[in-house]
Amino acid sequence: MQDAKAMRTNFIWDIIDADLAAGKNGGRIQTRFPPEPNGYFHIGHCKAICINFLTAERYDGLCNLRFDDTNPSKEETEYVEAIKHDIQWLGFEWTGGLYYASDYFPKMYELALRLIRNGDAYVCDLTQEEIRATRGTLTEPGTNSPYRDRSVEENLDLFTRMKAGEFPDGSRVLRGKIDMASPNMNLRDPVLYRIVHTDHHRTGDAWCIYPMYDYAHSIEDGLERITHSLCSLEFENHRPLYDWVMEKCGFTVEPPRQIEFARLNLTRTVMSKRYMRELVEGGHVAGWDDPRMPTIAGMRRRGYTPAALRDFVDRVGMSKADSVADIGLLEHCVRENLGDTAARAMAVLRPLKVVLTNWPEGQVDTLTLENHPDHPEMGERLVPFGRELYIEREDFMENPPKKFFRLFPGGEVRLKGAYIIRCDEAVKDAQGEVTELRCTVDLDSKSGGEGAARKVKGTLHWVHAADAVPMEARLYELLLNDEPADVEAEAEDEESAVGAARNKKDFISRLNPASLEIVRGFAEPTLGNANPGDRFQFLRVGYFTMDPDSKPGAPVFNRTVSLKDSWSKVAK
RNA sequence: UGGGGUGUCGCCAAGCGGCAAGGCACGGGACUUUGACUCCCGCAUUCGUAGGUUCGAAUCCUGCCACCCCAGCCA
Repeated sequence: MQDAKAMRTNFIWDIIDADLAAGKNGGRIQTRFPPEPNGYFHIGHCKAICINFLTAERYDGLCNLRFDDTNPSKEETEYVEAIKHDIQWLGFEWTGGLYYASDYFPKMYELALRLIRNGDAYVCDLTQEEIRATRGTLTEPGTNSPYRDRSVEENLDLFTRMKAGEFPDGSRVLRGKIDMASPNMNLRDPVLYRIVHTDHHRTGDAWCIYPMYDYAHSIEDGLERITHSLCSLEFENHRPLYDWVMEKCGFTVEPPRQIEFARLNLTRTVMSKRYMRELVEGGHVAGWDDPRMPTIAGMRRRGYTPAALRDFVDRVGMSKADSVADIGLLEHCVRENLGDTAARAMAVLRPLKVVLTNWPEGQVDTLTLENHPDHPEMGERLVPFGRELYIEREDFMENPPKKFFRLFPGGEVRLKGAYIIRCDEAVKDAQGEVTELRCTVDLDSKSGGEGAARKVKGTLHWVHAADAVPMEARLYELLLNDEPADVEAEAEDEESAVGAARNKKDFISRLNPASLEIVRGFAEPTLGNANPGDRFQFLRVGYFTMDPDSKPGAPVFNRTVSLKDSWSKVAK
């Protein structure tokens, strides 16, 4: 796939190069990808996965996979498994090892005791509301907690009893003793530990106090000897606290360097958990792996490839500027990758019968077609050809506009890999609907034959009717119609009922009612032997992958992405 | 209004004092037994803005403007 060492550099790698040049860490590089197992991954996670794993590869270093499971009320084993699967599917290995923050709980507890003994942390009895009220505001300093100056002995006693389960949830917390007047809110005596009497998916009821992110993350990085801790922009304000914990916990010899980068955003794609959950639970999609979902699972089922996703992340680039990548770039990457790797095949989505009046009744020829025009090594396949065929309904027009290269009364087209045919008559039903085309074949024009040199403007895909495989094709389009007219709505407080309702209404009104169209067509016989997950380019139609919903003899194909279509622009 | 960040073509993004890379999108053309692919050509006298320093600035300095993040016992 990608060669991390050959990739163009970015600001993060420039920093690492400088660190290396300065002789830091003895030339050792170690990163970590630290997800909280609280949901399914989406395309946005790909960026963080790529930068961490590729950085390790680039510098012959290691990358750890670490589940940051410090909040038992949100995490589940199901997500741990899904995340591991997604990372491996993308082609990465946690060369540095697999870790869980929860495995460090004993160590974190010991370090908390150390902070208390050193006078760097204290047990605070203020309620959540009181802590909030005394934290100050963006422009006013906070005020010290009345419990701030408790003795080490009292703190030790109280913290020990917190761990022992003597106090109810929310009654006390352990706080770092830093500076209630700091302009950085994170430094106003941040909570380090809270009491939560909830079973943890890995440690069960062994603990009832759990460390907070800022405290835990530093220790995790410190213990694993991470050299560069890469995270997203919103943690910039946390860096001073990250460094503070690192120092107070004794990770003072070349502590990890935290570097922040901008998250990946995509046009016409919303990736918040609340939004995705609403789509699933509201029945707007079939599930977390619905091919329209921005989840890795959805994209996988849609037929997107790991190579395409990684190429996309690479092309989007790495910077600190808030940005929104164009969904068109993702589709381009998918087309480019599939164009090179997917076997070609023919399938007709909306069939129109064609009868070749001068082709002998009952005669079936076997034609040989290439599986890929640029890769002869992908071989050839045999395709039957006979008197009755199906072509795409939209490839025929009774009264065509100029520049229409397809079939029309009196017009000629080549059938891909077969013969040139002329349309003699369009048979209609009582409603005037065209039901069948009667055509004549130019028997001298067979592909590969002597008369094949004759040129006609258009070439159509087709399927021999007698042994066509009936199939269901699911045609997907973007879930959202356009960008939000009111950007403010996106910034609405997710926690407030009003904000949530407004957002819900907002994105539901943006849902594209045509995001899924199911059509029943016919595929060439070869496709009857396909397996779920196989990817093809249906000539002139698009890239498709066989869905797991397929049954023997009744394949279902998901359209991964359409082919670029410059004709539709001309036609308009 | 405090602090931390970011502003280079429609969308991303290089650039780090010497005279604006590249990709996507878009427009034009060639080729084509996929109106696909491929291939040519075009696409910022200008770098949020106003000044300043300099022979010379997107790159240095100053002011201003815009946007993002921070007042969870979430991560």
